[in-house]
Amino acid sequence: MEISPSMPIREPVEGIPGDRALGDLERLASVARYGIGETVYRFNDPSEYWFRILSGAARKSTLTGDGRRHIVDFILPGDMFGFDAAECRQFCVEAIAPGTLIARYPCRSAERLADSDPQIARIVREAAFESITRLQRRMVTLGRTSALEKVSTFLLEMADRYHTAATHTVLLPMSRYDIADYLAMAVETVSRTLTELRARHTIALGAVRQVRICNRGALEEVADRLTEPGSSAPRDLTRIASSPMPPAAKSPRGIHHQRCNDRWGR
Amino acid sequence: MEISPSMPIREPVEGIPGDRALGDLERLASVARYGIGETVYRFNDPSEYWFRILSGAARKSTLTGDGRRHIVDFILPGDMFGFDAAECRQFCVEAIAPGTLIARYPCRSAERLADSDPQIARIVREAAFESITRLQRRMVTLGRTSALEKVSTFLLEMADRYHTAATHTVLLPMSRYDIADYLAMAVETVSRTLTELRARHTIALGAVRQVRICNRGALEEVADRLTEPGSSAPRDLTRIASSPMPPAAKSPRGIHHQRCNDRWGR
DNA sequence: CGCGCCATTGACAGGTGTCAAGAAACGTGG
DNA sequence: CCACGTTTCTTGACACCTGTCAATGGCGCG
Repeated sequence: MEISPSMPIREPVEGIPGDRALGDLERLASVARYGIGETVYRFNDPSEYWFRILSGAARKSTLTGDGRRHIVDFILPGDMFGFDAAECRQFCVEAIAPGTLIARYPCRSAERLADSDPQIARIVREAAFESITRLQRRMVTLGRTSALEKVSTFLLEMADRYHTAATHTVLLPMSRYDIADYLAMAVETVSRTLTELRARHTIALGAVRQVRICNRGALEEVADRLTEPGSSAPRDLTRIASSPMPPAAKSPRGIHHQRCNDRWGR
Repeated sequence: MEISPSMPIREPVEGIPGDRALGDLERLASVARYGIGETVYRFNDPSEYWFRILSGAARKSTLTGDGRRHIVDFILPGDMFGFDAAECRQFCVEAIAPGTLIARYPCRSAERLADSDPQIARIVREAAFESITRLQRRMVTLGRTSALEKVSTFLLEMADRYHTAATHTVLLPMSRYDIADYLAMAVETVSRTLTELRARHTIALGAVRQVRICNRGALEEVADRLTEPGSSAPRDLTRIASSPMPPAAKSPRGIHHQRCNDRWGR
């Protein structure tokens, strides 16, 4: 029994909302609604389902031995999740927004369907690739050393994932604690950093979780780009990489050490 | 031409070494040998190939705007990589061991093959799932705050990935700088931490990159587990999670704040 | 209303990045 | 084989950032 015991609704599936057409895969789905904090699956549960979130939000997290929590991923509408190579769940997933809608696909049936329908197989494959892309980009975020970088990158990520170009305002579904555990820093530092960004007039805070991006340029400046791939100037990395460590303006010396292509063409 | 211009060898593919049977996929492959530092693909290259590393090692990295480097993944024998959802490469991959052998599969042909052969599709899908699993586990590593935790987790990861249970000695293919950029910390700290671990007799250093794990228990203690899923005691997370923040011995208060299932069953 | 949870702010110490210097390892060429 | 330059690795000193502890206010909810 891996689904929350209190899971109330089980809608007959016809016309699942969402931006991606899953074709026959939808007929395997059952949809459930989750309240805040309700568990979608637990650590060590058997990996028997794939999931897709239709509305709301969820967090995928783990607890370390000393009782600290780390959030591996925020799951937003349209995302597929639960692609685990292992037999058992390595993480647990809980809803963080009220009335979060999640579709569930039995692995085995879905696999069988994928075996018979290349179209399905392709959809699943691409969903998995998207997960990889998201995780890798997130990796870079976590790799940032300063709190300002992390939080700025996080805000940009949320803005992008919510396609909030129009109004420039994001309504964060997660608490400061969640953000802290997501960025691997203390809550207090998250709070302080947001205050700092507000003081700089880079962002404005309406309700506590309502962030308006006043100066996206400044935010990207701090976040150091790489958050969004398709931006204007892809930045010529080869130049930076191949030159023997250029001054690079006010480079904080930082984490980069070896030039990218040493011993090139040896 | 995204492959290194100096790529010397192109073996006729028959009987690619490696631990996984790729079936007909192998007929699409071309294998090349790379020297240290040679580029497999670059940032912004079109994503036209999938890859599989047969021997040696490689790093997948990115450069931030201020010239720092972050290594997203170390790629070891058996790993498939290059699964990008985007049209262009978000990262660059370079060999870090001499004579690294890498097989290359054209995406389009491979996709076509996967469409016609469910077996192939399944193999690719599972390889992608494995990437996800590895990335997620790595996420947790990066989420660690202390240098000791990070380095310990890293050493355990390398030991596991090299299946080095027998001799307890790992020969790291990467430099300290690579490790630093992988763990998002300064080289000096990596060095200091290794020295510290040696002082504790947790590890021993033969050659500089030759690490012998003297006290795996201590290493796991510091790394806080979660690095390897299938260890003896999976640690009952539910207990920790559902109780209202137990004292948890000498809990450093840390990153964990909210109990896992608040408002459970609402 | 009062109890949790969430969010913010302050004070402080410890850890880690930074700068600097030197030792060790490696490859190359004499 | 040795000399030499380059790269890698280590160690030290110091300042700053961020985690920790503590206290307060706001907010939702029973």
